Amino acid sequence: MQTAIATRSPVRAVPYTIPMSRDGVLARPSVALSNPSGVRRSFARNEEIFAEGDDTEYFYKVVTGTVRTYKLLNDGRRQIDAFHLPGDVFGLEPEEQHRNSAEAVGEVTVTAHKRSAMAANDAAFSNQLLAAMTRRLECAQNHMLVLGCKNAQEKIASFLLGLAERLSTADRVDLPMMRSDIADHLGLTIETVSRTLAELVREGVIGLAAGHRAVTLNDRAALRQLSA
Amino acid sequence: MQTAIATRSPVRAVPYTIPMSRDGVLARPSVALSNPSGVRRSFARNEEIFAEGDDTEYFYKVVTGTVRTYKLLNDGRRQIDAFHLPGDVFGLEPEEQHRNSAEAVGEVTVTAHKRSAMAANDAAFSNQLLAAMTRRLECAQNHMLVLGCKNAQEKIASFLLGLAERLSTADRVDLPMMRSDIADHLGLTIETVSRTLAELVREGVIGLAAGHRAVTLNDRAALRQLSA
DNA sequence: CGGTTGTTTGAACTTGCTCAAACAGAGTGG
DNA sequence: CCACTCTGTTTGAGCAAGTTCAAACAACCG
Repeated sequence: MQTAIATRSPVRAVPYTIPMSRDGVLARPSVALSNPSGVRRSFARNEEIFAEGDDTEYFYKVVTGTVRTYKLLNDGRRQIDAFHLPGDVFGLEPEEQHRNSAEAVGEVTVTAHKRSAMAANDAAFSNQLLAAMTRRLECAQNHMLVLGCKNAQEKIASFLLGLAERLSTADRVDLPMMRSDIADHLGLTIETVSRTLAELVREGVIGLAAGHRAVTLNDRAALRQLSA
Repeated sequence: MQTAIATRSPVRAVPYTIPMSRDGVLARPSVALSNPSGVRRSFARNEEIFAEGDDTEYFYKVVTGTVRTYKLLNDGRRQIDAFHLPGDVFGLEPEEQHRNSAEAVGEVTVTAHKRSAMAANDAAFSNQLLAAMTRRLECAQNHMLVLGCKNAQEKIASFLLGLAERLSTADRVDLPMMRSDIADHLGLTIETVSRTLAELVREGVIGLAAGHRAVTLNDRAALRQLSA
């Protein structure tokens, strides 16, 4: 049904352990990190940042590049649950182990933040945690709607619109990921992704350029129509 | 692609508003409610408990029956993101408005808990909130894997196993929901659900009884195998 | 008993998948 | 600089899984 990339460890049940709030200090709005600096780290294209089951000792904020988080089935089928763009926080979970794996899509730099270092000024942290969880859950719920209800064209259209919105780069989207990433995110095959993009080009709704890694949104209204 | 049930309000962007932790009181383990009683309410089959966009004034805990939470596309296609069984908390979100709708699958009784009443003893509440979010996110991530990667048989097999595990009723599962609910949960049609169940019966892995609303798991190992 | 609702079953069809091959760009080494 | 390889993308043809449409069936209920 999907690209088999690699066979990895099976999914385990993860016990709950939730860090408790202790103090009354209010956190800043939502996405800002309480320690905004963190340790800067770089990852090469396709390099693993963490794997499912790894300790949640660190969480990360994307500085440049794109990160994919995903789960695997035993036979290697992969579901990419999200792409994380600059500014996005990922890997911040209340449990002791990561439930996803994370990899650099291209060259990536992130800031790594030690979770235990946060345990002190706790209320601020637990609010960050809650904000991160909320954001992830919102994405997940929207994406279930895409995966469960939409056809190939609708999936691609929503994907492009979503990406364009997050990158907010006028009407040109430089896709940081390859076709197989898009396919594994949308529950399609690379061929269908390719064909559907070609179809949208034929209809004049989008254009492809730069070795097919850049999309121009010629007609957002039409795309929004198609994304329904 | 899926059963069109009704056309409802489109999805809005929801601003963040996150209740803050204030106190150092530790909450009980995870799922227990700080106010365990709440107000008991009953809902008739298919009755709406809350709709997408409603204020998150109340959240709920299932006492008896089953609740479905779902999102709709403009044309009525529906994605049921979860079924909530006795003991499960649903509708507990940090935002001001619900992002899902909730309906009673059959006769349902719940306890309703006013969110604002919780704001006082806050740390306990925010931990509950976090636990609820964590639980929901875990489900959502697992379900994305199902929706994005698995075929009909694998979907049905995982669904039955998951339900059996949560109900922990020996090897018999009484399905509280109808085929169209299962279909809209798994991204299939009612016909495919029906055919796939029939196929599993033919293979001897499960049995159907009680007007096709009860499933006996004759061979869990085989089912687990098929759930890939 | 007849009507309604939910489920099953069949047959035809369609979407997206599989398999295969061609193509294009980026490196690499002679 | 060209030939060669490697990786990623496109394209085509055939196929299969799942959908659609339609009809029959079963249980329930007034």
